[in-house]
Amino acid sequence: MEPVSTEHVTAFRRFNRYFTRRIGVLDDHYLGQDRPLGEARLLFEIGDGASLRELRSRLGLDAGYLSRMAKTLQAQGMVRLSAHPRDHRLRMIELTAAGRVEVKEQNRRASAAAAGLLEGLSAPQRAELTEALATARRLLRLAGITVDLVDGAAPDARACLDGYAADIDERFPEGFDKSDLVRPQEVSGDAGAFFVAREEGRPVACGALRRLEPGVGEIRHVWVHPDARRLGLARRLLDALEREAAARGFTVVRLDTHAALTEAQAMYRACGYTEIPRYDDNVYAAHWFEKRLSPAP
Amino acid sequence: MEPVSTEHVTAFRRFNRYFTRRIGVLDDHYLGQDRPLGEARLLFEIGDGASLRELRSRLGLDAGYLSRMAKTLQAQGMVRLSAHPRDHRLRMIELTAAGRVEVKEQNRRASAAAAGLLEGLSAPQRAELTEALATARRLLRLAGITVDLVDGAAPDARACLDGYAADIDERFPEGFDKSDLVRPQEVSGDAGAFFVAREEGRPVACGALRRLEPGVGEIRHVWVHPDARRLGLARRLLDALEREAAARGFTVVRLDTHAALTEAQAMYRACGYTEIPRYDDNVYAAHWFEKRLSPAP
DNA sequence: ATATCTATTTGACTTTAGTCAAAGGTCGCG
DNA sequence: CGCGACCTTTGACTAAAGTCAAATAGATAT
Repeated sequence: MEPVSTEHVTAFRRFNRYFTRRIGVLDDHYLGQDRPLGEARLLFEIGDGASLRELRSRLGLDAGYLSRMAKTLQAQGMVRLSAHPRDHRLRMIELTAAGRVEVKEQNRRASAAAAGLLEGLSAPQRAELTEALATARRLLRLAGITVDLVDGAAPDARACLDGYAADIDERFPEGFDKSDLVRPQEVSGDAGAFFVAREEGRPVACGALRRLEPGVGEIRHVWVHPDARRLGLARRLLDALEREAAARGFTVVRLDTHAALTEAQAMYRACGYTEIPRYDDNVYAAHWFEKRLSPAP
Repeated sequence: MEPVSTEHVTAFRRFNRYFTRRIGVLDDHYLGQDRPLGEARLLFEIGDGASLRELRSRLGLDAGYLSRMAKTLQAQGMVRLSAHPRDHRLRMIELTAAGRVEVKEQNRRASAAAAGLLEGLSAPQRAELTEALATARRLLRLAGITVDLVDGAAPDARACLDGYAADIDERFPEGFDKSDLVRPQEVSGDAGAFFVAREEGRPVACGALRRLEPGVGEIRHVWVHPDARRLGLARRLLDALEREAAARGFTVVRLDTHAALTEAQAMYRACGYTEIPRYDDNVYAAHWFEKRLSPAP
């Protein structure tokens, strides 16, 4: 990938400094005025309940430290602690009514502060800011997402395929049967490839490549988690799959799509795929596409 | 001013949370790995030397706390402390060679981290991100700038007029004589008005209004500090001045500009001003403008 | 059933961050 | 010259944040 120009690094760091100094501090300030910041953050992070283990990794805290904070909050009547129904090693933590009130109040304050800040802008400027922030967030998220080749049987691969199956089962009028997914061995090792995209460690998208016939690969199960859509992830997966296909000596890749997935069809067209006649007997497919690859360098 | 919609508040807070959690922490992390964060920040803030007093107000630290940190850094050979040449109450602090090396190293690390993050994006995406961040920063700065009516003799007003005079003295081929500035009493109380824009407490722009003849006001000395240009501040000042003029019952405001200030002329035209014949004997003026005001509500 | 791993709790710390007040120079002004 | 304002230093604290290791109890694999 091309090197990052210092101009972009400088601009990014300038924003970073400005934002954390001027805005970022705000949140902590409002959060921390009633109790130690650590406790306030913890309270805030609980949401609709979580395990201590989860919070520990989310907030990056020491186990002992967290245990003590949870105890303090419990003593203050802010949270309820209980054992996990199935795994008695885990402790579940959830907000009590009083805890929810406090979180709500914190939210109210932070929102009021944000509104106070935005008040200095005209309506069109606010809209411009909102859009710029949305763009920045989208790109920053995208920048942090990694796309890796994994074994088709890896847990993250299975998690994605489960998400995919559940997703399209809902979208296809005729439903979708999980047994129609690719088998792990079809997309592992020499037979094919499976890519998983991860955001902060969590799998959020996938795509599979398998050998269809000599020189021809097939792309399947390109899926993006609902929370990670509209970031341009599908294109990035497609790109990874095509590179992999070219590296494996395929000169052509094909894929099919369901009639209901019109956005997907538009994306394939935009990525250089052209519609071809039916090449398989996939009962879900209504459109078939093909793309000729330039050979790997 | 119109109320801030919850949509904008939500979007802003979403970004805020995401950014501070994911990116903002980065800088502190890299800063704080060799020494306590407070010390590291202090070291960073010294730059090309400063007084303890200045650092204290910039970083919002307790005097005793700062004094101790400075002593620690001195003991480590990172800074040199000395008395202010003229005011022996102040202590000056500056980096030693070792201190400069450390600051440089911290900068290198933070830049490397930023570059690593941006690496996940394509070149056009990086450009898009840079632009979105620049837009966001511009608008956030603007949102934090207040415009207030002050007495023409107030220190902030004088500071702005000094900046204005120095600025145009450099830009006008014939120079500029400070005695041609408005006198404080012309723009105070019933006689006129003086507005100062402040960013984080510091005056960054100004504009004056004085009575020219019955029903006619004159706008003078609209100036924006070089660091605060391209934010749309001049328009905001003009707006404040016009409102004030309307509130005082003026139906028309006039102003003149120097031939060299072509951007200003363009702005006045864009804000509804039309060029008129010479109305005064200002030796610096080459263009005269006028705007009819709608009466105050 | 045994060993191994995992999640949490507890005790015993340390470091960092920050506050408050008293005290000692230094400056500017009347 | 004397007074008040200003900046800094020092002593004496406190609270928050975080670390480390041992102990405990439940889950999992063999």
